[in-house]
Amino acid sequence: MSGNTRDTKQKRAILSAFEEAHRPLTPVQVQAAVLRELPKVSLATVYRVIKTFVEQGSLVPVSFPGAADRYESKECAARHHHHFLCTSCDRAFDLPGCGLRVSSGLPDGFAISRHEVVLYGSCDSCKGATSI
Amino acid sequence: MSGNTRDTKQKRAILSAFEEAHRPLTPVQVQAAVLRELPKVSLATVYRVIKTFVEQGSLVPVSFPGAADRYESKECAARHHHHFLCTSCDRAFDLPGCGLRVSSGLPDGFAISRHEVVLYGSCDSCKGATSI
DNA sequence: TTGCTACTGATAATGCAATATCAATAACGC
DNA sequence: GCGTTATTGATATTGCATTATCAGTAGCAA
Repeated sequence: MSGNTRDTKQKRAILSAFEEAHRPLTPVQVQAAVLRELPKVSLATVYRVIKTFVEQGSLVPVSFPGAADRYESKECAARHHHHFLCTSCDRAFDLPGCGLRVSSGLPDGFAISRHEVVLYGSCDSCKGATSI
Repeated sequence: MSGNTRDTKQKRAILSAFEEAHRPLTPVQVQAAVLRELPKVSLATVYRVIKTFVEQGSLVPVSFPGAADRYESKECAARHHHHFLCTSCDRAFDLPGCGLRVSSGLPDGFAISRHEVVLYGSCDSCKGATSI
């Protein structure tokens, strides 16, 4: 069979970008992070490598309303948590724990299988900055 | 000035589709709902009318992770609430109240301005149906 | 009823994220 | 080191939601 994969510096750099970030990244943000050490990484490569890692389970997709898909490492995704999205710098952050009390008022016949919580606001670095 | 607008059956039908639905609708869902009484409504018209109503404030946009934008009437949007998205029929429902206890564990320097909660599962009509 | 023009329907065009193509490059077993 | 071939970079292409175009239609004021 030809199920071979090779170890490249692009794959290593992309994966370590996620491991260092500890937060969900868009493909464009990954490219920006990797550009420091690999000034020529193509966005196509970033997409390809991310797709491969998602299929392998090393990365997990994370979607936000009205935003491009992001991805985070399986270590981050392993425990149930939610996200904070900074409306100023457009970075997403992991928040520990859940904080959702599910949920009075669910109509009869409705069954919940999962849930997403997104908090919006300004992050540490952006506090005080004008968000418009 | 030429700020005139005209009262058309398309606008009336589209607006009443939202008022009857009491839940967020995609443009395609609106078209499907209106097709009963106006078999020729164009999707372009649906988009145009929705855009106009959003600018007027009669409709409010609602985004879900990884899904096309939806809209709901300002009456629905007036009070803080969240949504349930049926993974079987892809319909969104309004849920009364909030149920979010904000939020132990927010890192220092982070300030919350708003939040979104989305519950996923199967709705009344779809319960028992295979969701795959 | 008539005339003006906002509105509509059909469809082409746009914007964007994501994927496919392909020649050139670089991993890695030998 | 060599050869095979997975991988890459650059770019074209797709897919989808949304918007623009434009000739024909229909509100609505006179």
